[in-house]
Amino acid sequence: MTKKATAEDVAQAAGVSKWTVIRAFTPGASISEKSRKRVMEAAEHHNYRPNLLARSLATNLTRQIAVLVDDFKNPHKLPVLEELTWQFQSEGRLVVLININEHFDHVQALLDAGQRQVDAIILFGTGFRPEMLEDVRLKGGAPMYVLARDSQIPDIPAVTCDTPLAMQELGEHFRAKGYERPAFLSGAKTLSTALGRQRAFHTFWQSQGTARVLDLSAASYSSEHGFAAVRQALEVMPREQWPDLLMCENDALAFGAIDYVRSILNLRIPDDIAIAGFDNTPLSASPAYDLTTYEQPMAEMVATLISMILGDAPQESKVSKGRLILRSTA
Amino acid sequence: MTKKATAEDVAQAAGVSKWTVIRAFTPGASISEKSRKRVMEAAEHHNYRPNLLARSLATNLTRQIAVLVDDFKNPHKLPVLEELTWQFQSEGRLVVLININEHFDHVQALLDAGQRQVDAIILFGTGFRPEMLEDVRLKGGAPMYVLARDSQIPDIPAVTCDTPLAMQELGEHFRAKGYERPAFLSGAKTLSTALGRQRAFHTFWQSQGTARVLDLSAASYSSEHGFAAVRQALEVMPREQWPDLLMCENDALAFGAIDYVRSILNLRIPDDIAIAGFDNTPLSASPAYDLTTYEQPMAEMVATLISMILGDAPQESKVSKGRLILRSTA
DNA sequence: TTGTAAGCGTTATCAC
DNA sequence: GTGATAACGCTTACAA
Repeated sequence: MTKKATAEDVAQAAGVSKWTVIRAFTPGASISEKSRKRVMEAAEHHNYRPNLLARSLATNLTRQIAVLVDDFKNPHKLPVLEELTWQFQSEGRLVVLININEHFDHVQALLDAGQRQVDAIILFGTGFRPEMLEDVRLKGGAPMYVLARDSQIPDIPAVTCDTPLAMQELGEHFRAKGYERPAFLSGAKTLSTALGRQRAFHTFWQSQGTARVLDLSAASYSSEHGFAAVRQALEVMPREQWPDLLMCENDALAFGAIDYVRSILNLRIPDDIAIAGFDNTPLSASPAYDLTTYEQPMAEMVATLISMILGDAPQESKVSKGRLILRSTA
Repeated sequence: MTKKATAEDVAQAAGVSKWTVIRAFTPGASISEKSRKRVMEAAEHHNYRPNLLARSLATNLTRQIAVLVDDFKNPHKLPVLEELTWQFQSEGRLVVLININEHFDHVQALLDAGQRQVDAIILFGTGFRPEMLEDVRLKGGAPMYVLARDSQIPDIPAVTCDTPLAMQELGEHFRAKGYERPAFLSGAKTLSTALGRQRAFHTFWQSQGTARVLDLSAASYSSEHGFAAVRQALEVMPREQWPDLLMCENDALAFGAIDYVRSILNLRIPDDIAIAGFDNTPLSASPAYDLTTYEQPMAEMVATLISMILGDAPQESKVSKGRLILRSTA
């Protein structure tokens, strides 16, 4: 078996034309049962399968979806990638995973994906700057979608979790617990606006008459930077001004915050300071953290995204309701 | 810009033939500076970029690599995926991420990948059964490679970490610490052989005259199952027979083991029982675990894999040396 | 139901 | 250095 068999080869073996072979492999095509059987036997014998590349060139449909990820430090990405790949595969699509970083930027990735004729592009990360996406060269490429953050671009639909509602649910829980000096730990400053969590957190406390929310900010969305940010902020602050509640923009930051507060400051959580995260990352349930957090309905969000991409749902942003996960840290 | 421009369109605009356009976009092609400039201007104006799909059909090279992953529960996958995608992108390749599970098995995935004409297939997971890979229908497809576990198939090269050496380094450390009742916690029983860690662990202790190594086994490679496996084993065992050292097949299992031992049994680690993992997962460095573990040189292994795939290195299995990471749990 | 012709947008090869 | 012809393996329309 030196070379792959083509429809032509199978046709010859089955004594029909190559178009009949194609028909045998086309679900709804009109073909006699007899021809179909002969073709299938010959195909089996020659180990033939249609070349999807050639099909894509002819149909202008690759059945490939590009997923752009820019933050592999966030453990939450992994279960979502599992969900994405699996749901797409169930629909006969394959996921092309593209790593965005300082050396391979969005523009390059989008152009690359465009050249490969992917059917759709999903932006799944925090650092996509709207200006980039409006690059003229990108017009006319595959349709784009944003997952789990705001789009900030009218034409590009976003599939998100209801962040204001999330912060309200979290906030009401915090209020009931009696916390009075809230602080918010955000990731990379310039990017946080897209998630809208910080804004929603502020909005909630303002609505409760609490004007002052302390803002901390980490250099990126990693545990290490969460750790460093909390240290840096608390070191220079008189202890009596320390917050009694630290809401972190995601679980990764919260893990770092907990590590610092517990291991270095030797404080009790939540008695001395309460800490909450966002994402319900796998490890957040572990007794080592037992983190109070908020879960985005990722399976549902991915399903929504897929129906939009398949054209079964309107091409417009969709907001889903998440779920408060109460554990022991807040 | 309703439709994408083709080489033909650009040719017309530049007043040359489409082959000249192609040449302008082919690195080493012979073309006059003048034509080249005119073509590039027209291309810029028409927002033209070569269609990689058509190129692939003509060259029989997609520059796409399929990566088959079957264990998204292991947090170690994420940094490796980052490394894989990034290194491949640096070489102008893109990664197609394929999720293997009970509904979408290896055979289906391999056939699918084969139909899409990917240039190579990387098996990156624990559960690949050799029988499956020897399926006749798979012959003649893209070349396959195995990452971070044994291949068990002669034709398929594997890129691995030196497991016997790893277990020796770990073992010598354990011996120096004075542990005498070693146990090994493996993941899914049928799959563990491929990693060879359990075998290497036994071999080491046998060489030290310690005949008895207790074997525990979890249902899968997740923290939850690690937790459950340790509970199940220790519950039915008199306390004086408990191991004083638990080597876990990977960090995920170790996290679960630590959670159980510390939170439920209220034992001290490593005084009452020492625990070690494998992989040096991001969170293993956190103070919440501070796990002694062993790091596979993934960046190097991925680089090796890529040079094999690109044909710069011989198509044969390669073993790299890892690194012992000493922390506080053992 | 089946065969034919044209086309998808490139690349490889040869002639000029 | 440039243009032309054939080919990659399939799909879409149309004719038989």
